[in-house]
Amino acid sequence: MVSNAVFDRIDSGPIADVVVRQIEDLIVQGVLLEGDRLPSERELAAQLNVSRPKLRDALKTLESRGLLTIQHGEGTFVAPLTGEAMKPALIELYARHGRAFFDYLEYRRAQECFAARLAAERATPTDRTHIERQLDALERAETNDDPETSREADVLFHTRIVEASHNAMLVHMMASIYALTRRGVFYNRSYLRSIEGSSQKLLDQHRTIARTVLEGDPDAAEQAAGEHLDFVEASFRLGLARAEFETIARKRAASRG
Amino acid sequence: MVSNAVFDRIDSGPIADVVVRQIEDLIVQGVLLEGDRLPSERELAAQLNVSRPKLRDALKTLESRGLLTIQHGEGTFVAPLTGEAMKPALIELYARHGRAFFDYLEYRRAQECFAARLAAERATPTDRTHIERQLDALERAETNDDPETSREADVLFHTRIVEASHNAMLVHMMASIYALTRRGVFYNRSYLRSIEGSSQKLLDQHRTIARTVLEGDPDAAEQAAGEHLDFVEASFRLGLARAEFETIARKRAASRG
DNA sequence: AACCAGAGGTAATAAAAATTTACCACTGGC
DNA sequence: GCCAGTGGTAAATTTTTATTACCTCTGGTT
Repeated sequence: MVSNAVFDRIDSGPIADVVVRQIEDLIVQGVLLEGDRLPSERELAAQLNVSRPKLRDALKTLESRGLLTIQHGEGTFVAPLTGEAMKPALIELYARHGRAFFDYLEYRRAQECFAARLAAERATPTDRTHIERQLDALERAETNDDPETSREADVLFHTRIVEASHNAMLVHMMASIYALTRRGVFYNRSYLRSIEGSSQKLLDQHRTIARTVLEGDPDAAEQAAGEHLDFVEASFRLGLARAEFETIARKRAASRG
Repeated sequence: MVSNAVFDRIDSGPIADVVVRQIEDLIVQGVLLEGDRLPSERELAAQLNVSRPKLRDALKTLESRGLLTIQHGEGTFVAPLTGEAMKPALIELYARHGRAFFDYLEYRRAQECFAARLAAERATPTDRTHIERQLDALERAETNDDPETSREADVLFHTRIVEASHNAMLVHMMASIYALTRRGVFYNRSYLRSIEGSSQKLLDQHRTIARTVLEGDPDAAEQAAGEHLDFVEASFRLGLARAEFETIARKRAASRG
């Protein structure tokens, strides 16, 4: 719910939540990797400047989220988070930490450029049919102005391109990425929609990606994918800036009367 | 001092400091303006979800920083902060809130474009001499590779341009802005210097501004000033990103051994 | 197999921080 | 002069966190 208040309630939350947040940040940033052993509770409590009981509260929360495993008498470890695809724990972690969004886009851009290039080289007749059909579905979703269907169609379109790359590893890893996208955490189309003509532009870009893949033009396909993700990123940055300005404008309005 | 630790000490500070921070943010953002009356202590404590004694601690801190005035039996008001120029209290507030830096640059860019345009139209022989001399001083400071002198010379160069605009209001307001710059708060040249060839590029840009002003070309002077501030902003963004990456890299190194 | 250092696990007590409560003094409007 | 609403002060209570002490598990060593 959007607040119209000038002042925000202060609720820093218990100290354990601050610890949870910091450790989750370290996992998101790749500072702590799966399998890593954390310092002992006594050591870590000292480093964080919190008491051991409170640290333990935090570690229990992280364990319940699937991010840590704790062995009595042995130690505390970062849980397995990836394997062939992201574990639900890591997906949910990224969902809680919006800060990772631009890393997600940067990674996705590189992978989708790579996928588009391979797809242009390797797409089979079945792949081509899937891609064409999915482009049609995108266009219908756009015509019907249905955000939920658009989102699903968009993810499926990109999934088809990745499948056409015929790189099993890429397919698996991008399935995790698209799971994030499907959750809507990293996919707030309201930002995109607030920009004049963006829906049409996005559709044009999808058409270009499809066309260059179907034409078997690796360089053009890679460039089209890159431009698409560049546009998405720029749009999100604009959307975020606008949202922040709106928050401040509401506070000003609330302050003025 | 740069830390090599993986984990950061947790020290949220007393609840009063959190309140101070929020109210300062509102002033920086222009949500609270000088002269505004804050809600009563009882009301504000309820809105912020803190106790009245703790709110009072915060208000006393803000009063001592010159940001609020408190009248017994009457109310709490935002202190006069500007007038013809920024009061020290507001300057120091901006110094504490780095977040305002990009607002500062955006504002400065608009004002310096405006100033360059007016200067190209209005510079007197005395103004021209000051500008030429100050450009020479800039070049000498650059040759001597002296950061402190460079900073002072840079501020003085821009001051000369503003003076040549002959707009008294602009001169006063920019004097406040340059006071911020002189403090070094918004002027971390180490970011700029980390970019290959940036010193030379900055000097070239200053030369172009001077030349276009001295040639009496308002359009070119405005464009030169704009390109200069654009370059400064891009450089700072790059510097900030690098600093953040370095912090994470150090944590990773500390985590790996 | 026994021992030990160091790990996680539990709980009572103490300390610190914040909240609650009660009351006083000032101010401007009526 | 009165009153409602403001800021101002301080003691008591509650909440949160820290400290302290001790238990159990684990893997390595002898």
